[in-house]
Amino acid sequence: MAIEEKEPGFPFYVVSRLISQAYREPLQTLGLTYPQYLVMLCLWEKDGLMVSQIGEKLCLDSGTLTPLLKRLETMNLVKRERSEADERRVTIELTYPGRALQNKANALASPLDAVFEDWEEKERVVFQELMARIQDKLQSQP
Amino acid sequence: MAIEEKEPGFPFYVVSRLISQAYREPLQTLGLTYPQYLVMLCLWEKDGLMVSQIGEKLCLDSGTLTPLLKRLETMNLVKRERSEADERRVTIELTYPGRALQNKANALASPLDAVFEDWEEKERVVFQELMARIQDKLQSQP
DNA sequence: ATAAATTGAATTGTTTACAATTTAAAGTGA
DNA sequence: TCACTTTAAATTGTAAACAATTCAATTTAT
Repeated sequence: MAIEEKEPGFPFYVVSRLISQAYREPLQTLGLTYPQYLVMLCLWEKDGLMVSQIGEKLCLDSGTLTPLLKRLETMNLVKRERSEADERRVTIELTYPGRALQNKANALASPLDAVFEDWEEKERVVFQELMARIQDKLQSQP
Repeated sequence: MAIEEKEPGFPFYVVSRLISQAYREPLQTLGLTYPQYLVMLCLWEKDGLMVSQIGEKLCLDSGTLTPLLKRLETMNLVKRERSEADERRVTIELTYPGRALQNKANALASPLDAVFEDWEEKERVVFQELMARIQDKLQSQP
């Protein structure tokens, strides 16, 4: 009896890691890891987010984000600034190189394109909906 | 534009982590983390595996497994032994407590049962097949 | 107004994950 | 036989992930 039959969470665990691995090489062009790339996507969509706002989007806490953001700051992609209005808050703003990197990023093809290329449109939609249902359910549980 | 629309890998990344989190509490009864639990599942299915065989099943390398297995050994759940026939190999065998833990494990309900409880049987099957296709494709790529 | 509770980030400590390298053993070929 | 390669695991170094705690700033309730 294979493990994926015994343990329904296993496929998610493996696929998630395979995806991170698939992104490794293309993201080297940007000098980013996959989680760092996700943070940059958040900021490219909306600059100046608080740490907690990024955390909400990505389901990550400050324990993960603080060191990650410090690394992005060291790479000169973002600036971390205490909010003047509320000194508890730390606002993350893109630097010029951070903003500029979006062009390179847009030029990258997602490694997942190849994975889904032979899927019918309907299958993709169904699958996306099911994944969303799983995520919703898991987030509503705790 | 939400991140899951821009980045097709994101749902896998989040769901995988949410699943690990969902397992945290129930697995505390066993004193195991989710990856440790997966390793134990492999061994309960077939005892005496080599490190590399566990790695094949779980898509993990020795860099991850060696310290994890050392922790399981410290917990007295497994024994690590150099193979006599081939001294490069390390064989992982369950201890008596390690074998005994399977009973407790079998008694646990998967936290994912609740996630899928309101799914129709057909949906589950379709979803499983699509996940398997994704995994196969990702593994055939590199 | 001020003690108590809440919030936002940072910190601490442990575990995973993985690339890259190392070490030792076993297999191969000339 | 003896260099050459391959294999199996361990090691090294870096980054993520997360629970638990801490710390400071802000809210709130009295």
